[in-house]
Amino acid sequence: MSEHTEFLYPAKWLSKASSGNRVASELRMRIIAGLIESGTIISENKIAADFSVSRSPVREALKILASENIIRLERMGAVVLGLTEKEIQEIYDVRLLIETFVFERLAKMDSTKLVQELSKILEMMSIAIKYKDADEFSYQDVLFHETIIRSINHSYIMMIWNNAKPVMEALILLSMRVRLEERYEDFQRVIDNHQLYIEAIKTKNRDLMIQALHQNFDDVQEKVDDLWMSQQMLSKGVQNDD
Amino acid sequence: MSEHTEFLYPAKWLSKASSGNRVASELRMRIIAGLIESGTIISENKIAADFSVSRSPVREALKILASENIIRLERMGAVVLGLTEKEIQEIYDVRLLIETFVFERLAKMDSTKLVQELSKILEMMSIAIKYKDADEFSYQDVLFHETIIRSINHSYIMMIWNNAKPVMEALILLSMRVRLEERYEDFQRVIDNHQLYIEAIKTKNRDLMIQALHQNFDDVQEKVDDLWMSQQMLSKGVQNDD
DNA sequence: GTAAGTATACTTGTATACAAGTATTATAAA
DNA sequence: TTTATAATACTTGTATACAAGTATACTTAC
Repeated sequence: MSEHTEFLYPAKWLSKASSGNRVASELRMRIIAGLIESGTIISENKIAADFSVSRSPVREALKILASENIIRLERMGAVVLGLTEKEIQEIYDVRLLIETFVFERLAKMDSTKLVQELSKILEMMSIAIKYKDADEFSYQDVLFHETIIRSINHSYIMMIWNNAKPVMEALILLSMRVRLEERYEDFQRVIDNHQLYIEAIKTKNRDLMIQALHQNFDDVQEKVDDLWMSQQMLSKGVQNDD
Repeated sequence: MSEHTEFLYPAKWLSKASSGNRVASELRMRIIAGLIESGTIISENKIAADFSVSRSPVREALKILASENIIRLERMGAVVLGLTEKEIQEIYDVRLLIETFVFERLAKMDSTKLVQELSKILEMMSIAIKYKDADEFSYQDVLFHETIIRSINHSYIMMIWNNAKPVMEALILLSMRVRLEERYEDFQRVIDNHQLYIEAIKTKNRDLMIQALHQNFDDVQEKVDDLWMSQQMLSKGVQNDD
């Protein structure tokens, strides 16, 4: 319909990405942000025209989104599923499942190097806040959790993460952008929570780990609430702030 | 090199599959069976020639296998990774993770319908044994677990299953074929174990669930041992039994 | 107005074509 | 013999072409 001159997904993150991944990333953002409504039927040709690419990368993109349960491929066209509140809850079920498993493994390992790496990322996050860079903050936030998960060197846990990551990234990105505008003070709490993560890993304190996890999930719950705001804002169109 | 006239993956299971899925299924079997050794570099063109299809479905297949961590896509060609014992253990970590989660959910649900469905599948498995049909038995075995997982209606748990399923299916298939020849008596124990699953679900007995899980995993451990036998047999070529 | 049947436009799946880049191999120079 | 350079063959990523099938809309008969 209307021309999409603006892209929701940060162009910086796509420097080396293939055309298919670009389309997938942007399409994912538009679907999760509600710009493309649930139930919409999209076809390879339509998307290809939208993004001025051929069907080949679009096919690739749709396969990716289908594996993330964001769309459902059908005989004729693909149905946009989007994310209901149920699915968002489910994503965090999976995160809880994974991170609990990872923590158990971590407790049996030397985590010195990991702690240092996480500290670095946390400082990056602080700087991102300082310069009000929501995208950079989101990037580091996702990287923080990915770094923890990657550290146990478990290919199948990593596989699960890789499948869930893009959707989580999109959720966090949208949420952080809204927060930066409206609830700037939240960021310090996010930082504190991540510091708790590091402490838990450093001391191998299982109770602290669980505390950090739950605190993060409570926080995440708010992110979700924010998300719906951002969805409303983005999909209904924001003339000005009422 | 030599012509591949025989296919490892059951043709029946591919009735409605696309060319890409056919290639992925067969390639997966050959890699896991060790017919294609770890470290081998495969290219889209080579595979396309092997299977007498164009690069389009092959690309699709390689993407699938890469998402399953069976191959690693690189700039020039893809590296066959195969499955080490570590990865096989990791797959069952994930199964344990998922099935434990599912059981927790199941305990809060009415499982009457599920139990009936599982009983049907179990009878199918018995019949498959009776007629010494390893492929059918494997199919029902995988279906049994999928049915349990599907019953809680959790799209992200299902996503994890969908990603791990093909590799597990291949493992089970190869293992059962060997067992049918060499350790026929094992099948009754598998049946008994699955009966335990059903009982645990029916009675919502958490201890029984855990017992069934572990019994199944112990059993699975043997499957894995068998697999290495089958790998040896298949890849080195079987002249006769020494 | 309604039903049946046909034509048309659109869909995916697969094959092929082309472009840009990379590794290898052969050639030539020292 | 070794090193540098150039030619060649092969790789992926993307665009396009073609085929088979499906839904829609139109036409025609009643």
